[in-house]
Amino acid sequence: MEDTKENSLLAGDTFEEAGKKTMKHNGDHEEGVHTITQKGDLLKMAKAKMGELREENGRLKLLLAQMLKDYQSLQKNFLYIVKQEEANKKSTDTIFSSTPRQESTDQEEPGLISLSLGRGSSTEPNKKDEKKNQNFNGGRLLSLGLDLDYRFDQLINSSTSTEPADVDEKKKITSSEHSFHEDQLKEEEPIIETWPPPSKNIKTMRNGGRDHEDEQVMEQTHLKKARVSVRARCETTTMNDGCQWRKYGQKTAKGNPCPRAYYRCTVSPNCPVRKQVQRWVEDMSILITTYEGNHNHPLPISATAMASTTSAAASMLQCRSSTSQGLANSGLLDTSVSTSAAANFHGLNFTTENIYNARPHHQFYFPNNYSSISSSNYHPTITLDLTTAPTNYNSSSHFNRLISSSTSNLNFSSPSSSTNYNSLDQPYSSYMQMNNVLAPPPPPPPPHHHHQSTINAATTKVITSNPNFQSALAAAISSYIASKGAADDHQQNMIGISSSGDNNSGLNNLNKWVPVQVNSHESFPIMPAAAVYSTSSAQNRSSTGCASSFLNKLVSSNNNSQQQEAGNYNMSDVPEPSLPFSTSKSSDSGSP
DNA sequence: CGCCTTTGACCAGCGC
DNA sequence: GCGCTGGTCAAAGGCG
Repeated sequence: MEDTKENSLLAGDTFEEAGKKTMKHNGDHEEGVHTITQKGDLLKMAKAKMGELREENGRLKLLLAQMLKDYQSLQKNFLYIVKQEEANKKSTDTIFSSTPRQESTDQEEPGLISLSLGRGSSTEPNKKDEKKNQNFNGGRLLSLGLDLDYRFDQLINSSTSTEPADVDEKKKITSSEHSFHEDQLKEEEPIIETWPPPSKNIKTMRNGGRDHEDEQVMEQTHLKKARVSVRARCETTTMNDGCQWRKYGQKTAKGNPCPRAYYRCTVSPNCPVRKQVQRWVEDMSILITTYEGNHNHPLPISATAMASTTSAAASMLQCRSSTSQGLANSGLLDTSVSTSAAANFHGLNFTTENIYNARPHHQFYFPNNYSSISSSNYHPTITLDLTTAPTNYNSSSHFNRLISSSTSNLNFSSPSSSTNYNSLDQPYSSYMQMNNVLAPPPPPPPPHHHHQSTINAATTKVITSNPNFQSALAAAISSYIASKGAADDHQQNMIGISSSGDNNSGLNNLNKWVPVQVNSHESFPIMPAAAVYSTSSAQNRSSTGCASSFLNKLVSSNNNSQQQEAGNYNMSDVPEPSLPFSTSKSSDSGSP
């Protein structure tokens, strides 16, 4: 464990240095190309710079590989610890099996919160809520529970098998280093969107009469129900997100004089993705675009960012359902408390709300009210609010920081790990660690301080244990950065990593993490996927839709020949990590 | 002719 | 059970 940490720090430091170098070269390169337009005789110099950049690219690839290795190592350790804790808990439960379970659940280790998701609940909901949440929470949690519990059941089963627990456990962890991820991918295959709609699926599937089939259907149902809503100021009827849509219906929703338009993706005839477009009743200039489903076909470059965001957000919603339920089950979180927890989530502002009725239920925090998660009973929705201009954004320092940050400092250890979370030199690690330690973060937290530390730790545990959440968060943040970057017309403030030609590369690269700083004192792990701003196959798609189509701005802002020549820090050659992230490609590739 | 939008009808879920 | 609502279907018509 310590060796791993040392490696992580080492990799992080090296990466930081490399990042600074890269920034230097990148800046020089920008300047050089700019000069080329005036003095052609500097072409050779620019080429030399490009060569340097390629060298740096290679070094960064190696560093990334090292970081990924560290990450996997840490993850294995984390799982091992979790397994041990779970085994301990089991033995305790056996001893006190005759006592009411409320206590044992309350005593549950924060790190195990996510593991009990969708399983037994200590806080028995009233029948109404139970019924109400049966479709959404119950089913979706079941799917998540299956997803998570499957893995941990593996561990648990191994510990209870006839073989010695440690031996079996280690065997499982090592031998299944890849199979673990394969298992997850298999588990996530049901995410593949299918059509006809869920209700019809249920109807047909239930004819089979098998319970586990029903569970699978419910799982699919709720995964399909996950939505991503984007609020943006837009004067046109729809936001141009790079995809082709066909309107198939329009309905005037109650409480909103503006009709809601229904679109489906027409890029592929079987594409299950649909979107709803509706003006916000409180501000008609704001367009609410709600996406549902994952594309099962290659996407135009201009559409990859949004697709990645929606895809990742869907995964995030899965995770979130686990999180909130787990917290609730553990007695750590109720609605009001979650609000405070959210407020304490290092300034991240997740607002759980019904996007149409605007009735908050739970809150998590994204920066600048940028994003929110809705937990309407039937449609878990994450909302990306692009109507509020972000603040405290320094694009130049941003890039430095994102390069200098280290994902190797992912901390899966217990909350007791001591860290200097005020350090800005390690923004990402400070971010993660800040959420790991039992102390409030630097920004003045909102009320409910007495719950914050516990919830903070619990939330962090869940987040760090489920990469889906991280991926979704990263996607959302990358979009945030993108929109801001486009607005500022700074090309350099984009993620300095792009994917090559493959239209699916954006989704491919969901597996690849790059630390990104959102503002001067926050940084996050982020994948190039959502922030993929590929330039190698730039499509100068005219933006026929809303001018505020930030994603297209983003893409177009990076579609310049300079970056093409520079070879863009193309990470597509980096050894494919087997990180357990839910990638759209993995799930989509199976579809015809 | 193909694709798209429009629009009324239909269906399923949910609340009372 | 009934009515409301959200979501979808499909026919009709428009447009390039």
